[in-house]
Amino acid sequence: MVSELIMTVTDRNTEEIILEAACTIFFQKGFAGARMQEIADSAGINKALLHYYYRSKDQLFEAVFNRALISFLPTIKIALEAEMPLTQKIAKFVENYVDVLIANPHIPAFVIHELNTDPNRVVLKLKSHGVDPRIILRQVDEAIAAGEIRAINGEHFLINLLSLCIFPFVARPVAQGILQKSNEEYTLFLQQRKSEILEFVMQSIKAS
Amino acid sequence: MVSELIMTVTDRNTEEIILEAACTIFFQKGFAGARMQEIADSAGINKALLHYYYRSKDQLFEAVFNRALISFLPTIKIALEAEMPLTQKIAKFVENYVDVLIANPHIPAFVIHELNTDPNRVVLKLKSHGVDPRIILRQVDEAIAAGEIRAINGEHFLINLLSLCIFPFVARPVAQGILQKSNEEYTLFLQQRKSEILEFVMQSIKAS
DNA sequence: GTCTATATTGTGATAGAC
DNA sequence: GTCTATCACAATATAGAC
Repeated sequence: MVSELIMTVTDRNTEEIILEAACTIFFQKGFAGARMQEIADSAGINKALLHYYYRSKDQLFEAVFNRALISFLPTIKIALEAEMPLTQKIAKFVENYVDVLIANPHIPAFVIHELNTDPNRVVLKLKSHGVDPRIILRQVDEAIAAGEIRAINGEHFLINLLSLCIFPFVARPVAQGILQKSNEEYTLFLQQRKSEILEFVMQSIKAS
Repeated sequence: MVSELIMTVTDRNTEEIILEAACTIFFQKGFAGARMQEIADSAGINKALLHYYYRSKDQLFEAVFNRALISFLPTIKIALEAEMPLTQKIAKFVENYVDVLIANPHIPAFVIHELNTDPNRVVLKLKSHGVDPRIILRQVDEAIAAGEIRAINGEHFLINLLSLCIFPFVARPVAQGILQKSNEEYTLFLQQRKSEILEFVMQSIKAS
């Protein structure tokens, strides 16, 4: 029984090591560009073990994709559903979300690319995780009615907010090239965006 | 000589048909996900002909990537370098750029993904096409100095502008899912963005 | 559980007839 | 220029020893 326990622990570790290596490779190269050999090398183990634990490339990818979503959805969910005034909620969302993006800079481009190439691969797991955008849309309308902010279109505003937060990460090579920044300079630039986005957004919605 | 002329014309047509089919497939699936067989099928010809005209998958991809850049850079260049006041230039840029995006909705995600996976593949052809972002950055600073707009960070402003224009195309599946829109509804939504972005941006920079 | 060796299929590329 | 047939290799997946 002791040996069973030890083996189980060992299993978990290897399984986790593989998954992390798979994340690194899949996030960077996507499903089609990733190679099982490369993942095995990155995990410091053998190709056959990948199949032992995850059966096929498809199933390994599925696990990676799930982890990618799980890294982000809770943050979004918490920020969107919190009980606070709209402007405060926006501030909290931008701050938390950009922090998560800095911690996981490759995930957005990965998810977006996989959804673009094969929209059927993951049949919108957003809903299954219970993120409901209507909450924030309703709150925007309420804030307009209460005169807290000027009249805007809630849907466009929501997409604007997401665009400002996510795009600089998704299009990092392009943006970095345009601004002619080094890696360090661009990382700093991303840090600054939390306050810059907030100022930009607040200015654009404040009641006149 | 007549036959030579005719053959030349025929060549050009086949070459062009292949390139267009290759664009369709590469834009959607990326370099790693695209299959030469699929491109041949899409072009209604044979796999061998692809190699006859473009030698290798790499070279065919190169041609596709070039076409993708050429579709966009002139519009950006013209808009950025035009001789007009900043606010007017911004308006023109948003309008023209979103129109080009609507006409070529898959290109941004394609370019971004390829630059993300292999930053070396195309060694920043932006510069080779002569797009210089410093023009607009300088103009922003001048407008601030002249009191036309409130004090903002030019670099963040430029990235904000690009984010608002491009992101809804790059992340279409995600955004469409969040807003729960049909294809027709989302296409309409993209059309509306021209005025929405402008209003949003102008409000955020206008002198107080 | 982990490895080596191998089977099997997929895919880019070429040869050669027409 | 265009096709069919085929090569050569890459990549996923499995078999079987330890």
